[in-house]
Amino acid sequence: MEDFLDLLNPQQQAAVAAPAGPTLVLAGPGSGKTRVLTYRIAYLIGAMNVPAYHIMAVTFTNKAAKEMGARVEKLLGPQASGIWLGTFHGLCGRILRREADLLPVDSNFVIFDADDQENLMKQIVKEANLDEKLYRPASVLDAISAAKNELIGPEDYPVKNFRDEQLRRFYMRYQQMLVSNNAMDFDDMLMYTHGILENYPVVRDTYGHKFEHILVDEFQDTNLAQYAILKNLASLHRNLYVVGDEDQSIYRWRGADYRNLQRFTADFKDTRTILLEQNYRSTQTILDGAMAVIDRNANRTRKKLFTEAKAGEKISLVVADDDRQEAEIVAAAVQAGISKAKLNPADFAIMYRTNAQSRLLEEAFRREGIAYRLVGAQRFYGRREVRDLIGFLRLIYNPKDEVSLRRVINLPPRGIGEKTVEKLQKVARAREMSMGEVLLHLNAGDDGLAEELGKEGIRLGFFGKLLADWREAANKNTVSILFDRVVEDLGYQAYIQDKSEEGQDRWENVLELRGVTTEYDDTGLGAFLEAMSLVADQDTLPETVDAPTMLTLHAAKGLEFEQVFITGLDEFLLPHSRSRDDEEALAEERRLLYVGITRARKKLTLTRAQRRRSPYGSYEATMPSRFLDDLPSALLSGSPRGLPNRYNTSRRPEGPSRWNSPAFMPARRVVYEAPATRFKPGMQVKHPSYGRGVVKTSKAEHGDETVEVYFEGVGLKCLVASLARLEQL
DNA sequence: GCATCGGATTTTTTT
DNA sequence: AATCCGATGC
Repeated sequence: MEDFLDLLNPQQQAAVAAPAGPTLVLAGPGSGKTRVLTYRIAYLIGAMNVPAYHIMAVTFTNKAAKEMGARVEKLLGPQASGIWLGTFHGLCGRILRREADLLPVDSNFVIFDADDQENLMKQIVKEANLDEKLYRPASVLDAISAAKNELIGPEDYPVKNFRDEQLRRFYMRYQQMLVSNNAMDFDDMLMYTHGILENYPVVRDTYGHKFEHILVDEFQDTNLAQYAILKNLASLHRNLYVVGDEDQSIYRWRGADYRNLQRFTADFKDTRTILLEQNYRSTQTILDGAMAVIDRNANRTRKKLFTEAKAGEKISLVVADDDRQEAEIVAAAVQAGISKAKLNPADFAIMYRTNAQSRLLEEAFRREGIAYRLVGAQRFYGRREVRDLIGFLRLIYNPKDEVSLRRVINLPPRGIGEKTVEKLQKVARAREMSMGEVLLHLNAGDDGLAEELGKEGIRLGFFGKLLADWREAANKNTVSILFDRVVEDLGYQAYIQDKSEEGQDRWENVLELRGVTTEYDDTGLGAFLEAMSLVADQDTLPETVDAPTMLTLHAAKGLEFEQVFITGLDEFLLPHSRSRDDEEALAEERRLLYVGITRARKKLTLTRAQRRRSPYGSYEATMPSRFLDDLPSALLSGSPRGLPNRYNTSRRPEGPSRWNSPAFMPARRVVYEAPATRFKPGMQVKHPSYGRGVVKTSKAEHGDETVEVYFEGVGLKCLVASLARLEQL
């Protein structure tokens, strides 16, 4: 069982086989951190005979959790099942559903995401008759979130001025509203969990006993609430095993506090600290570049990253005339890498500071005929039609959810406008019920409701009937059957598909969502909704597609690629203008770049543009990022030869760049060649909602593939390969 | 109640 | 440039 230790270096071995007790593993990028964590779990179960269900492992993303689960299972087989493995929010959700008796909401509470929160807060601000400009819902919510992350409740919200007082009131009202909606937000999940552990010693002891060993990944990105939860859970066994790297802390704005590392060693005086410095990922050149950038940050333990790999290629620096050209250069370079250097498309990643930057890149890749994967950015779950349908399902599951009710009650338009909703709300408030409950009672023919609602009552009654029927259907059927029923009853297809060509896309999205529902047929509506709230787009990327990845620097954490492009190395973009006046924020921008650089295995390219379209209007001249100053020129190549290295001299943009000098002008394709298609005529395929079929034609278009398929019992359908989950049989 | 038009308004990262 | 909000007209 212990043979696998042989595969590790001495530090890693020490980390994996560390004795019980508080342990801190400081792991530089690429030092085999995930490996250490998975082996540690395997070691505990396999060598120390700790039952899997006595172990809790917390990761930062669902994707990381999934990966870790898969790896552990590979090492241990069925012995591994029963581990509590997931994100903080996922695990807290699990505890909260179990202990819902202790909460002000019942066990089928729903989780409000940013969009729901904003809708609710808008209502609250409006209700208070205050200027929405002065109290922007998003910023009010930011303040509340910050408080929650520090475990500050509405009663304790510090008031120093009038605005604070107002914020405190909003906070109180917001919490009340959440409870009456039978809902909570992300931060509440942590706060409530902490509250339960803190106030109910019995519960704390139950979980404290259960979790003999607690392992935490990305510890530098935990916030105070999360740390407090961990401390409670580990109070009995004290086997808290945390892995982190202060240099990779990039979520301060979300309440993450890398000082938790210091708190940890202060709270657990006997902590054993293990340092992992050897890097197994990148070339020495890339590591040197990364260290040059990060060493400028104060208040950190300086680490010396080293590798046994060669120096490798230099870091390329590309200066484009404008942002459009920047995108084109990247696309062309990727194309060259694929066709000339014969690299796999999936070996490339293109990173940027803000999601908005992806657009030009996408366009350039399309023009170049390269398929790509885009991480995050409202790709799927942010779509209107997807959100709407989830809104219906949420209302069915939890009729008290008034945010969802307001969203869907008039979809498609059925004559229930603002006035009618207001009336419904008034009646509901008078009876101390939620609007959804009133609708259900109305349908059941309860007391004077129909009279009270008057003529509006008829239309509301229709909707109440729909809702009641759906609820009944939900009790008897699987999620996918319920989904079909709702879509059918609404005439949803006709509603979204009739008009434009966009309608087709939107319908595709509905079918896609329908496909997802089938995955929850065994677990039920509640599990489906919870997953919809907690599983971000990033976690659902199909790994199988062999295509370059576009993603934000934040989303890049924990990943690695052969070749990495980091775009937009302009002042005000990276570092972002919003962090300009704040030392701490600036340091975090630096860490962000550090994270990006250290994702690269073989080759790193940094790009910037001398002119860039501002988020608002026209083009503006840019200045090179200050971080470029810190890269020793010995590590660089490809900066415009014959031009002074402007990064070390002047900050002002000057003259047109020489990006198209042969030195670093990537070979550009002159003739468009249709890329090979994945699906061929005659091929047997399977689709999540259409079932089995045979490919009729397939052609490459705009870097994607359009497939025509005859489906059994369905007929001919035209699908976009990257969107439709077509599988070859 | 609903659709449309025009003017105003956008501040980054995400569990 | 794109979305949101409010006013207008039906």
